[in-house]
Amino acid sequence: MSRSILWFRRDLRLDDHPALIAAAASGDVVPLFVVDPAFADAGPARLAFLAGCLRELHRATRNALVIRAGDPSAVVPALAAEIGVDTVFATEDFGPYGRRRDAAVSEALAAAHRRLELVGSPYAVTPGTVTRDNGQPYAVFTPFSRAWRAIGWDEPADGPRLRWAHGVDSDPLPEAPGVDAELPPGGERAAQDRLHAFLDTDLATYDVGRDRPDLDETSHLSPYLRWGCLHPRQILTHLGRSRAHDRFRAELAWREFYADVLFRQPRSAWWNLDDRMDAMEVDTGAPAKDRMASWSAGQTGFPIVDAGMRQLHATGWMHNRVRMVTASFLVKDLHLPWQWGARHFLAHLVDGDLASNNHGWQWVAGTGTDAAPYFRIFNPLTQSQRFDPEGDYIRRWVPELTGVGDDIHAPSAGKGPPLGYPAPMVEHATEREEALRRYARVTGRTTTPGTASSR
DNA sequence: TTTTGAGTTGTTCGA
DNA sequence: GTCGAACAACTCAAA
Repeated sequence: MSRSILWFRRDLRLDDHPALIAAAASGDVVPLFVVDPAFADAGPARLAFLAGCLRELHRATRNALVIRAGDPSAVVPALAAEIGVDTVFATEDFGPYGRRRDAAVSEALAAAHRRLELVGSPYAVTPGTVTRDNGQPYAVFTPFSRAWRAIGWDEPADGPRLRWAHGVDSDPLPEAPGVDAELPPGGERAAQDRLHAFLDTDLATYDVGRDRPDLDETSHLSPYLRWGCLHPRQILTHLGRSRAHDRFRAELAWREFYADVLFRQPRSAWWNLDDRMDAMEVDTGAPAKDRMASWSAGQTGFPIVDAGMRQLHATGWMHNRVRMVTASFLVKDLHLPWQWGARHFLAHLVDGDLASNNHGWQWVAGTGTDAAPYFRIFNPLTQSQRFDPEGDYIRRWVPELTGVGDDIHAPSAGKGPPLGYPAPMVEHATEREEALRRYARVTGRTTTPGTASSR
């Protein structure tokens, strides 16, 4: 009886798993997860969530999961040789690191006449396949999403009948690093539970509810998508034609769009997609580092910003609307490089994904695909009043402000800040003007919007 | 080939 | 308080 290895990476589930189906078709399956030293970049919250996912996967494979720690290009061929397996199946990875890693593993396996077989992808539509009529990639979201929907996707497939191979030596399951953050439960079963809870409740009003951090009606599926505990096909199959469903489908399309952009332009992970923006002045000296510290600690004196940063540290997650507000504040009010914010988010987010995170930051900074117009600068006060009208979100995460009433959105206005809460670290109107001046210098424009004197 | 309309998430000003 | 206009310039994609 022949056997093969199924190397799990960002596909930590057994249902709707094309690579697993392919592996099962060729005999017994050795389920493998490699604890790659490169994971050190992931940050403790994401690693703790991963550890939970692996415990669940171990259980789901009837304790057959093999853990090996080390560089995959050494570890995977070594295991294949050790147990006499010719083919290693895996889901294709489209990120810059994953592609390099898989090329190295493939080469090392080939040297011993073995092979890495890549089947399926973490996306409904494989990155690189949505193209314009002339074969070029789309550079703006809306036409991409139309073409993406037109291509379509398969229905989810059931998990295969298979026999797990037991008795292979394994390193211990990785320990979850100690984190203060309260994290969601990992694994495929938790992902399905969350999906069905969302489908039964908040999805119906997603188009309006999604913007309200106080109501918290987003899906919370991002960590599960990040590790493939859930495939987007498994969500899309439940979506119909309503406004709310369309809206949620569009959010999944954004994830696929950014994966496509990163696949085609791997450099855009950390470099401006629009290199004309390289001329943009950003602050990087010692005072900038102090401003960065206040931002990341949730001590800016802007309640909605501080609430978001503290939610991030307390839970490894931040509401999407607040991600935009905090990101805009870092870029437009503090004039720091978007890369600093992106790095911080990746270090703390349980759902941190290079493509979605960094291109989202580029969108805010106006350096990316589909960039926000230069004049779209979030006003932290307006955003707070509009999307957290009663201040409930702020009170939940900024305990110093629990007793503050109607002026919770700007508690220092007209008087001193409440005990233990800092005064605003900058004046928004001033920094908005400064941001507009810097953009004008790059683009050669002479006027700025929104001021009477400039008309 | 040329033209035309549109483009995630906003803010401010002035009527 | 509400509402429309203005805030650039460019790319993309369909007509």
